[in-house]
Amino acid sequence: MNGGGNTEPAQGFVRNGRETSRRRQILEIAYGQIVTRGFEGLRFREVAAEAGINNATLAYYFPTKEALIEGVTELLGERLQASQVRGDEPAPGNALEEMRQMFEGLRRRLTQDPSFFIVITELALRARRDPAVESIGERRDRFWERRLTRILMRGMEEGVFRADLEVPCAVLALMAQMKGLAQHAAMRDRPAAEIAMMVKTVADQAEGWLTTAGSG
Amino acid sequence: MNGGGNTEPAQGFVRNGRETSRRRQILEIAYGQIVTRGFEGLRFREVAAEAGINNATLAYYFPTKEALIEGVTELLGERLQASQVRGDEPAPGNALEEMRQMFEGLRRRLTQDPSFFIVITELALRARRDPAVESIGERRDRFWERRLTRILMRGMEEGVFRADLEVPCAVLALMAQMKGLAQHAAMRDRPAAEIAMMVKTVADQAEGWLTTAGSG
DNA sequence: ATCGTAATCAACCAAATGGTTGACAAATAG
DNA sequence: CTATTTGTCAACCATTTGGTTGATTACGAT
Repeated sequence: MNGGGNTEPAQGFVRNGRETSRRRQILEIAYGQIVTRGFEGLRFREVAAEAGINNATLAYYFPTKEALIEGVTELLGERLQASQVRGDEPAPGNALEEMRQMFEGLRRRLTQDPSFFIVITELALRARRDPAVESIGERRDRFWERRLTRILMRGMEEGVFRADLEVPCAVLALMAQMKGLAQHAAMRDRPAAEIAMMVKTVADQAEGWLTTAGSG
Repeated sequence: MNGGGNTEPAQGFVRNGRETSRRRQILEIAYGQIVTRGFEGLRFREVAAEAGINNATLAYYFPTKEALIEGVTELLGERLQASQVRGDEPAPGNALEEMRQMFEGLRRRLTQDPSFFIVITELALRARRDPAVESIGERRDRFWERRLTRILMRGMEEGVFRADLEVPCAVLALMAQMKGLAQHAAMRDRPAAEIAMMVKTVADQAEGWLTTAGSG
């Protein structure tokens, strides 16, 4: 498998359809590197080194650094989608239940893999100057926008939520809150209990506000 | 003022106490550069170029890039403090008023200078690998922690807030919410009205929750 | 006028970094 | 078995980048 004057051969990887394992491995490494060193510290050669391959070999898979970043962006996009899809499990029950489930999903993800949100934040900043990255952030925002809107409408129909709800306004606020939770929880590593408490409090607040009879 | 074979002399700057205007100007430029290109794109020479000086001259003021970053960090620290101090204006009234004022302050800052929060986010990420930066972030967190705690305690004493409030828990949640507002509002530029709406909604939620008689 | 200091520059340097080349081996297809 | 494709490397290259050197000028103090 290896050619050239290679001294320490990399472990074997088999192709599978459109994406070889190697490609995947590289992406994973780049992702990890962004977590620990930030976009600021992502180095083409460093990724190669950690993958145990020559930088030329890395270039074989990703011709330029841009391409590599694009790959990582896609990877994150996939994960984002996966988390979103897996997010809304089997039983919705009523709108309130659904809302709770959403917060619960956030809590779980936040405790299990906080680094995910680090990368998201990193990308959110980058999005300001890289349209390709921006688009995935926007897609994500729209996803949550739609999902929250759906839940809120449902809740109003069901009569669980207050009738005078300004939906777009509430959506905006809820998104901001969720982002804040993510940020505040993921930036420093916090004990799971603290995260849970934080999420619960915000969820309670939102819930109370959504279900209180109109006050303005 | 200029020496060497300089072709396009930089405008004159006079010293004032411990910090020359030049120094300040450089810091300002570096700050702006971080806003537009991120930490990722901060370049020693680029800063010099924008200041209209030679990179060696820049090195005269900030011997290393690290020193420059340190300077920017301090600058942000100052601004942070300024915003905090100016934040709690003359009349507190009661705890509820104070809380509202806090959100109002956030709203104002968010509309007037969103880039401020960009840099904060940028620094928050960097803090994960740079202790010097981390410390200012921590100081800021502690500041808000104290401030919020004070307000909440006061509100409970005054009987405006519910009696069963878990203060540390509420503080955590409020901080997360404020961060979320900042993030969601500053990352993309949004119309002032939207920002105002968002802040108001979150503030309302928090207020409602804080003032409702105990529910658990 | 002179001396020292503050401020500035052109030119240079070394390291890092993204990327390329050309060869070569291993697997795969014919 | 041969030809082709796929994966890999050592060595190289050009540019960028942080940083240094030594000279030069302006200015305030003596």
